[in-house]
Amino acid sequence: MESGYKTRQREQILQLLLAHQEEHFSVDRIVDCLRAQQQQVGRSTVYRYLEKLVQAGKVRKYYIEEGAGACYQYAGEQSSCHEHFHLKCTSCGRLIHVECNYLEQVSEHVLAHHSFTIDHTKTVLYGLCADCAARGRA
Amino acid sequence: MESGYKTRQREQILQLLLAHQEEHFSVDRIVDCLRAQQQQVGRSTVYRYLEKLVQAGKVRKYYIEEGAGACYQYAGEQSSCHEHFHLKCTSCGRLIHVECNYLEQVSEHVLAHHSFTIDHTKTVLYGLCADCAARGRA
DNA sequence: TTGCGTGCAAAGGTTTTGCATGGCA
DNA sequence: TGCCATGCAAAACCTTTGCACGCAA
Repeated sequence: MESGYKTRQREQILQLLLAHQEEHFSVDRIVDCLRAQQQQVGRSTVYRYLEKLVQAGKVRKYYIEEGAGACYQYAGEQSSCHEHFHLKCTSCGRLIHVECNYLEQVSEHVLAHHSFTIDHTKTVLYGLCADCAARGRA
Repeated sequence: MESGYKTRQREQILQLLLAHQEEHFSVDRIVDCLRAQQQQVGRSTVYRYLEKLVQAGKVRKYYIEEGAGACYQYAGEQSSCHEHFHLKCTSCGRLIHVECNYLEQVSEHVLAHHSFTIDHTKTVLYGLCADCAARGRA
C-alpha cells in the first residue's frame, strides 16, 4: 500500500493524530492546532490527506454532530482492530472497542443470511454510552 | 400534541411519506416527487415541516450517505415500530435495509452486555454487497 | 382578524474542485 | 526531470434564516 510522497504537511497532520489517538479532530481543529504550532497547512490539503488515510484504514471518519462536519481519529495499524466492533458515543465522543464472541457472530450472520461482508475498519455503531445515557442525554 | 395548521403542502408531504413507509426520502427527492405530481412545495417548507414531524416522533431522520444530506422516513404513530439496520456497500454504494429478528437482538445484547444504546438513525454497517464481493471488488 | 405557514432569495457552513505553483523522488 | 502535493479561490452542496405575503382557524 503506497503512501505517496512524504511532505512536511502530511508528517505534521499524522503526528498530531498520532499524539492524540484517543481524540477525534475536525478539519478545523486540525488546522487550528497546527497553526498554533507555527505549522501552516492549507485546508484542502487536510481534506485530501485525511481522505487518503481513511482509504488506507489508518484513520476513521465519524459523523457525530448533527449539523457539523466530519471528525477524524487515528485508528492505528488496523491488524488489531480487524475483528471487533467500535461503539462511538454521540454525546461525549468516547470510542469503545468491543471484543465479544457474540458480536463476532454478527458478521457471520450478516454474511450467511444477508450476503454482506462487513468491513470492521469502516463500521461504527453510533449511540449513547452508559454514562451519557445515565446522565439523561438523548 | 398540536400539529399546527392543516395546509395543502403539509398534507401532500405527509401523504408521500405515508405512501412509501418503507423508503427513505431526501428533501430533494420529496420536492421532486411532489413536483412530478404537479404539487409545488417550497424547499424551506419541506425542511420546516419535516423538522416538526421529527420532533413529534412521526418521522425518523437518518444520516446515511456520507457526503449527502439527511434522509427521512415515516415512523408511524406507535413505538412498536421495529428498528432496522442499514448496510452500505462501499464499492457500489448500494444501501440495503435489513429487518431481521437476529439483528434486533444485537441492540439488546449491546445494551445488556456493553451498556451502550445503539442509535439506528445514525448507524450504518459498511462492507461489500454480494454482487461486489462476487465481482472481486475490494 | 390574528397569527402561523409559505416561498423566495440570501446567508451560513462544510467539502470539493480547478489551476498554477512548489517540492519529493 | 516527472509527477504528485499544495494552496488559494471559486464552486458545489445542504440547510437555515429574514421577510413579505398568503391562508387557516
